[in-house]
Amino acid sequence: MYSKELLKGTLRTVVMELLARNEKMYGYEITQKVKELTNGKIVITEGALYPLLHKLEADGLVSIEKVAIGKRIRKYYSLTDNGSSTAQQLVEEFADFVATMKLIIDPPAQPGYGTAIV
Amino acid sequence: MYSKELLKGTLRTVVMELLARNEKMYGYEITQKVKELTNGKIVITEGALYPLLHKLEADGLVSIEKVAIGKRIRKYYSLTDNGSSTAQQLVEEFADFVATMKLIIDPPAQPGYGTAIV
DNA sequence: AAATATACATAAGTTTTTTATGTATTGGTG
DNA sequence: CACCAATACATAAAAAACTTATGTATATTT
Repeated sequence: MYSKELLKGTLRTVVMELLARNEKMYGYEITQKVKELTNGKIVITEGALYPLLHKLEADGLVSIEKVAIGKRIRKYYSLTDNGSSTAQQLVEEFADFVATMKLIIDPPAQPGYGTAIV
Repeated sequence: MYSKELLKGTLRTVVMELLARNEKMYGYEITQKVKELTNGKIVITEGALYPLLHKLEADGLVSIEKVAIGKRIRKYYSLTDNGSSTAQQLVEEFADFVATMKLIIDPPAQPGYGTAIV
């Protein structure tokens, strides 16, 4: 579990992508799924997740369905239409960002004096 | 210039990687180089850069050389030995993080009933 | 019976970055 | 040559995004 600094800007992307792939999920399920998929490398804390889910709801990107499990209430979240397109955008932006970072970390070779482009 | 959310955890990585590739650079030069390399997609603001450079220095990851350019003083930063290994670590961590993110965005196919692994 | 896992939630504090300002020199252009 | 844009540094207030800590309660496993 060491991808902390980096995770900062990507929590929203991670959560929405999971919802895009799974129709409906509840908070705790999301934390477990992320742990499972990443072999424990990415761990979402509850203090970060729940406020985010509430914000996504306030922004109309997810809808809620409450389901009683025994005496407990579980809140299932699913993407709205708006949420679906946002999720797609976020994933695209992430891919683009990674490609952009690669330009810095692994810059294309400059054409020098000996390498005429014909 | 749209990679803002994502840039959050990567500023340190970007700056140190540039210093790793260039021996010595000054602040303004870093902002311009990043713009150039990324075709304007990543823009480092001065309000973020200068405090970071000062922190890197305080942490002993970079050393400073002041050079007078006319009446102006330019501050060249170079990585210390410690800084070099940190830079390398950061880049590795970023690569690892991207690989981990891929597990979520582009998860490996689950082996199902019809796909016995022999 | 006790410990662990499930399941939600919020609040205080930290870190990181944006936005806004400030100062000053240098180079180019009408 | 006056003015604007670019060069070059810097800091401070505010916002944003998380972490850490804490709280509550039910369900399951040992």
